[in-house]
Amino acid sequence: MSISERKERQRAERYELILSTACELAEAEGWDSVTTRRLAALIDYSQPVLYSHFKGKAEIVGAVAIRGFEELAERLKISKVGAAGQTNILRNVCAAYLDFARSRSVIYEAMFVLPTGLKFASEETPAALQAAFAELVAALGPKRDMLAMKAEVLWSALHGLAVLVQSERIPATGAEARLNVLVKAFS
Amino acid sequence: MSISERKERQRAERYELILSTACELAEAEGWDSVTTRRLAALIDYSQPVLYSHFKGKAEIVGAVAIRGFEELAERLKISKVGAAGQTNILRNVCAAYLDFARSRSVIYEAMFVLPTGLKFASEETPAALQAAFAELVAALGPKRDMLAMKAEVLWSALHGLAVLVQSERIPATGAEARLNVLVKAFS
DNA sequence: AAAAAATATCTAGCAACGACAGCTTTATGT
DNA sequence: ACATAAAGCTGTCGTTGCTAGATATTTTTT
Repeated sequence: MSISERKERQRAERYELILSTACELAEAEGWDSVTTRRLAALIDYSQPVLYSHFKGKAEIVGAVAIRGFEELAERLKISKVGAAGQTNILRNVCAAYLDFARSRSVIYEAMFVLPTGLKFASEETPAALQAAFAELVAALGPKRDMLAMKAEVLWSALHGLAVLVQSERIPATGAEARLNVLVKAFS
Repeated sequence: MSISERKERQRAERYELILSTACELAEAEGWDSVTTRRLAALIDYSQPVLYSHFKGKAEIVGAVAIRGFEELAERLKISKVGAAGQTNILRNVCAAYLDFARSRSVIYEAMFVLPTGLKFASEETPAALQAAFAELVAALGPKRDMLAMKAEVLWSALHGLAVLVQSERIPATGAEARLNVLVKAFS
């Protein structure tokens, strides 16, 4: 079974190559430029090969998004260490979320804006996604009533800020002050 | 000069026809289905005629968006009448915003999600857009410190809720409870 | 009233898109 | 060595946004 193992490994490598290339291209020129043709050319395979890995373009975006959820959950977790007091934890988590949205804006777009076909808040929700949401819930502290609801509204506010600043509907200046307002409102 | 007036009027009528048709088509099948060809066929003109009115597809979406801002500002204004107390005003305005996003989701998408080339928070920001934002600011009441910042965060939260519920990333149930959380956080 | 200029509109086409059917090459197991 | 199965490519379909060039219509000038 060593040969088929090798094949499978090579297939997995190509899968990764597709995702990383898609990511790089999107980062360089935006998701609109990530077409199946350009992607195929960049990985030195013909276009239909992509369809042997993914059902379509949306599924490629979705796969990138899942990687993004893993990284986001990780970053939120790390942001908590060394924070003194509940308010500080909340503040750090919010800052980490917004920083992720800013520094990985292309991946963020895949996760939360583009159509991916991913299921949220259900049985088949990817584990990474659930983990990221759990970090938000935990950041709100021990006050128990309506916890999930509060987390959803907090998440909405963070997402709104991220996406409205990104699309220049809210000016980039004043991010610090808005973070202060947000943390105060939720602590 | 009566003839040229008539011509100008007919041109304006066709402009309106394009916008209303685009709106109807988007409402029926989504913005992806609003292609220049289908739009042209529906108004019984050839495709290039659209380009004599608009620079491109994005500008058509932008024109629909501006109409949306007018309606949103109007709705927010109306929502205030008969509200007793500052908190009630805030609550009504938030509810009106979310209701607009829900009931006119296609127009909302044009206003806040799709690329339109509209300038926000600048000199050339459309009046309707400024008016809508002013309603949000007013809803926060007379407390003066960081008013614009607070309004931006409130708007972000509303937008986040609207868009995350719309894309089924937050469940539709519990809208009332989330509104409670939001209003409490900002009053 | 005829000729010239300007305006309005259409036909046809470009380059690029996502997706797929079917053929050809390559590798596998006997 | 040979049949078979898997993998990948060429070519194509139907669309997309957008535009150049041709044509018809109206307006202005002579």
